[in-house]
Amino acid sequence: MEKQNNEIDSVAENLAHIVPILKRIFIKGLRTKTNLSPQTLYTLGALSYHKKLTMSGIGNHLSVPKPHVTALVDKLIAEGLVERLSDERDRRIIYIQLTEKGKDTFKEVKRMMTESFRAELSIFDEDKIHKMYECSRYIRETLDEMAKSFQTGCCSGN
Amino acid sequence: MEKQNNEIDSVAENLAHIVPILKRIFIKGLRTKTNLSPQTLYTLGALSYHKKLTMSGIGNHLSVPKPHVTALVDKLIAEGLVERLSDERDRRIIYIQLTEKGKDTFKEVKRMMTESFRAELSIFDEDKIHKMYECSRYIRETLDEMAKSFQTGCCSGN
DNA sequence: GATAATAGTTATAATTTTGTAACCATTATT
DNA sequence: AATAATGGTTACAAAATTATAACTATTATC
Repeated sequence: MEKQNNEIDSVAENLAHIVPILKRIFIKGLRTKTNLSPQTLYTLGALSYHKKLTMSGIGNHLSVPKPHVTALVDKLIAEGLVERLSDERDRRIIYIQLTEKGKDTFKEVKRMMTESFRAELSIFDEDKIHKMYECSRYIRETLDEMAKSFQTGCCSGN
Repeated sequence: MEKQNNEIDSVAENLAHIVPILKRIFIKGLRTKTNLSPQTLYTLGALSYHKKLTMSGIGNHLSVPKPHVTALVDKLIAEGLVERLSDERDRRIIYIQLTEKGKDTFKEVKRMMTESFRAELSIFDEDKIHKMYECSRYIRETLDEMAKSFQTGCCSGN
């Protein structure tokens, strides 16, 4: 039990450690190449993964205050990248989903993101890359599983 | 070779996908509990790991424009968390390192960061936690290795 | 020794993100 | 039907981050 807690702490420390590195790799490289802010890019990513999200859902996924979600989505709609869908059953709810243009744009964003990363990672041998693939997938799946469970409780009015 | 490229792309996608989740887990929870901004916390983290960094070094690690590094460090010095050291050999260079108070503070920050994460992750069984530990460590080490190699080239004047 | 390059700072502005309060429309509760 | 709760928006302010240009001090180069 003690050992288990130590391992959890190490996981937390390792993951916290890589956040600024990942931000540098993926976000910074994009800033000059697109007129979308990091959060709008995350929004596209969340929509690409979940297909359809409510406004609150987006806020929860990205930990963004609800009023700001409106602004983000407004921006994306102005660019023609997402669209609103109303729920027949509950007319308060608004679903957001990617348009075709949005899907294409996100695909392109992903390509640009991957491009530089590929050069960096390809200095490693095949085994290492494969292990990185497995590890990153495992962490992604586990975090997604975790994320489903917890309500942020963040930012009042969210 | 094709397979390898596909795997690299997946790694990039997986890692990009977890960034907002990690930000939510580690950063958002801290905001109310400390008067330090995310970037100053990252700075403490980088200093805790590297022991000693130049101003430019900090900027490179966090992809922060050099002028802003000055502001971040000024803030940390005002809080008594870091100190400047001049290099005898080259008097242009200023090293930054944690003070004792800085070490203690960062330890406490890490504790707070871990606390909530522990509750989330502990719903999983021992094997899964152990695997998360191994995967996170592997990714951390690989990214650190990668990070050493690449110069950001980001932000003019950095 | 003059010139260029490097490390860091000052000053300033724009953009992005975060935080709050008040509000409308719709649905749920009583 | 009145009241409360939910989902979303509007309006506004504050904080954090990013971006530039111009500058000082020091070291490297020619």
